Amino acid sequence: MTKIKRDTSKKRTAILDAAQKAFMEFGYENTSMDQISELADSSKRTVYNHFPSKDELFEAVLERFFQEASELKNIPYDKKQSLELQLEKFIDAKIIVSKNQEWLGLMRVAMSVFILNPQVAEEMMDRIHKMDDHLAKWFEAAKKDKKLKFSKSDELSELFYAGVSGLFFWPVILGAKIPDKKVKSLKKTYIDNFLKVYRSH
Amino acid sequence: MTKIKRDTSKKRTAILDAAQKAFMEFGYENTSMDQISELADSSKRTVYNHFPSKDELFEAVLERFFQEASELKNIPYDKKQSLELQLEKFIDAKIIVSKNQEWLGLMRVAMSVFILNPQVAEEMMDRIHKMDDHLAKWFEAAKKDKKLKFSKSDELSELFYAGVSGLFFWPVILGAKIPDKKVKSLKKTYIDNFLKVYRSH
DNA sequence: ACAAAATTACACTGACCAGTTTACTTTTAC
DNA sequence: GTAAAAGTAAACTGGTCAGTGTAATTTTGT
Repeated sequence: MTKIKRDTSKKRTAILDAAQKAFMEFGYENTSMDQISELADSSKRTVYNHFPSKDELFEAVLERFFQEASELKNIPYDKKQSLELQLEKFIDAKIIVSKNQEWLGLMRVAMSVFILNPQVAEEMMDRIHKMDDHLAKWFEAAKKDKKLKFSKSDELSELFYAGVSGLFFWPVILGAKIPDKKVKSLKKTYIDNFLKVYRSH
Repeated sequence: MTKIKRDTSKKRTAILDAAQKAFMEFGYENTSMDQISELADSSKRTVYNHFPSKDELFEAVLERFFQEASELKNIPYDKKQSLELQLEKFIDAKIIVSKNQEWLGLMRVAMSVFILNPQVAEEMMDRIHKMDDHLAKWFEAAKKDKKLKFSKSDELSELFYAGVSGLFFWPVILGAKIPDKKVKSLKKTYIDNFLKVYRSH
């Protein structure tokens, strides 16, 4: 009498993909479950069999998205590489959204929802801030290597990322198109300034 | 046969106030014109006589909001005051939202809408970026006064504000509560670092 | 005082949408 | 091969809401 379970991951994935695409294009409020089911080549009932509500479907989409998004972020400290180059990698990881229209679209929707629902934001933000941990660890390693001097590494990574977000993430989320040339020059200035303050001599 | 115009500014203001309050509390999508008219002690028809659509009412609310918000921002260069103190004033002007629940609420709604409607954002952002102009002018004055050295003032103000936004504006918009103590210490660190790079010796 | 202007009450249109119900068909693990 | 699991189609419920039409009432500038 035990329930025989069959593999339903295909439809589930199709629904998640469709939902992601729809939310990305129309935002949360302006996407209907009918649209999603049609996009997923499934019936609305099946969507509801997989996800009990629009809300939970949305969260599942974000879950998967941030899961993927947080995989690229760990840049280990490398004695042999210049600090400049390694810091640039952190910045590049953070601004990768601006290169990927799909990520950008979903990140926009996520942010617009988070802003209005701080409690939803908090859960997801923990995920994002793990990036800061990686950077903090990188700073500690650079300190041990006597390349940087500072007192608190978590404060430092907050400071570093705040500038990066303000320069590259939020403007892009708000629709700015920053030419590659400008990105490059801003990155350089930013990293140079940072090292002017924290590099040990 | 000329139309006699009567003063309708009172109702108009009541409607704008009510709309602002409602949008602030519930967001754009979750506020109905019926709610607004009730809050404004008026009929829905009157709301529509003043504003042709929910959309335009929302824009009118933002218009007024950013008008008020941009009045406090011009901090003229003062030879007699320390650079630190003056830069702190720019930061304070930018983070004033975190002190005012009303501003914070509306700023949140505004940002969540802007993120999903880049074209709306663009119009409003021009307004906000006038702040950057003030700062750029302040930098120019400090340069003339031989207190700072740098090449491009607009790039510099962008850099300066990016950090400030990333540190104080966006986290608060996303629901972070930064203790006064931390604000103070981050401000100091940020300004000190900045001056370490750009102060002339 | 009075006429035009502004406002009101309220019913109404037309559209959208989250989630459910039911009766049915297709798929698949054994 | 088959029985249960998964999926489908389509109508339906109950609700919301932007925006309109209208006839009546209130306000106000002169």
